[in-house]
Amino acid sequence: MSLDHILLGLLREPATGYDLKNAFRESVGHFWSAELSQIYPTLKRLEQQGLLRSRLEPSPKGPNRRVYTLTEEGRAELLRWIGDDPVVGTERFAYLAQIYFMDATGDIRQTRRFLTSLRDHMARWLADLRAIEGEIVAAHGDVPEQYSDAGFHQFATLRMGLCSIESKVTWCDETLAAIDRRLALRPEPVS
Amino acid sequence: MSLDHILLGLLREPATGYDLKNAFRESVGHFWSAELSQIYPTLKRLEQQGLLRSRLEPSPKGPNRRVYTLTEEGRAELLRWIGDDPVVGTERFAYLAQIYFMDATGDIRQTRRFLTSLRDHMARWLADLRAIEGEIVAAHGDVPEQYSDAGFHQFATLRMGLCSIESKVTWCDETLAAIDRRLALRPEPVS
DNA sequence: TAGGCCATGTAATGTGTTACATGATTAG
DNA sequence: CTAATCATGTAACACATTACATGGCCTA
Repeated sequence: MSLDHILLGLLREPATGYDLKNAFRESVGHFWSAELSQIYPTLKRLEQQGLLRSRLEPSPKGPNRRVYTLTEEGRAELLRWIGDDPVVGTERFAYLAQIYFMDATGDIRQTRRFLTSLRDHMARWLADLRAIEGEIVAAHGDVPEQYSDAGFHQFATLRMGLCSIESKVTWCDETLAAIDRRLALRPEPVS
Repeated sequence: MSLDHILLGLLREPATGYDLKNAFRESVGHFWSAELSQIYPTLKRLEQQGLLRSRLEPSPKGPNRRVYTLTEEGRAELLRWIGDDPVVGTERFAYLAQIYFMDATGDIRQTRRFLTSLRDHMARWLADLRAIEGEIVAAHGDVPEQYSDAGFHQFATLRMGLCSIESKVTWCDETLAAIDRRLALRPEPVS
């Protein structure tokens, strides 16, 4: 039910489904995402449950906008959820499964190429997060404990993303180094 | 389609759905899991697709066992998958969303309690992984580049888990420290 | 004799992605 | 004129969890 609560949380100010989809990018995008085709029905259901209210507004461009607002019940439900214990779901990393079974190829150079590509991917992601971090620090200084409540919490989650991705880049580097030592130890014929 | 390939990968030796469920724990458990109710139909489908073959065997205890074996086609499909680019799915962390919106309470002590609980959870998980690492090192030494192919790849994925969880514990500690500095800066009334 | 493990599965429900369908406005 | 953005939604499918249903064997 996490998407429900994320939508409630993002609705500090009235917004449409379309707006919310965009809001993901600039807020919770690095640890959650959703498609419009999931957002629209979810908003409709949350309204039926009384957690949201909506009104139609004309739009300067495109069709009418359905603007959603948080109700008191919605706000109460959001507060209930953030008062829950941490919701730790199952983490699933398909790329680790690929590596786990990669011994089946008998070709460690393939693992090397794979890890290089993975490292690339993670490093690009890390750079994106660092850029966001830089913007925040430029705007509000580098002492997060002095930020506003919202700013502090937002920055904390960003830092978690940074730490986690950073550790993955480091792991890629370590593992690549181990592969090179392994290749030096028992060279394989070049394919 | 990752579960499909994980099942193919785990079937180095013939096994039943029940066996495979247990095999998860001792192998890929820290980055993937599945319920029996998902495993059984998936195995059936993989057999229909010709990637697996099965035979019924009597069991000393309980009902007959349906033992699955990898076919040549199955092995080929597994190799194809591990030759693909890294499958990097969307990471979803509900607990980060909870933190992100936790400013709504206006009570940073709640964030503190939450993070303490999260740190606990992660530290326990980390200890589990370290225990497994210890067993492997005890059995095969602490120079992974000298392990067998399978051992090397297995150890590498375990290390990724360790790095990633470790970084999360560290982040919890850093954030808790920041909260304490914040509380010293602008004390809140004790609830 | 009670509870856990062995062993199979189905049904219902929840959650998320991809594809389809429509159409106006605006910037290059 | 063409592509992007604004804006809504439905339908089909894929993936995952929870609950239900059954029953024998073994250990405390």
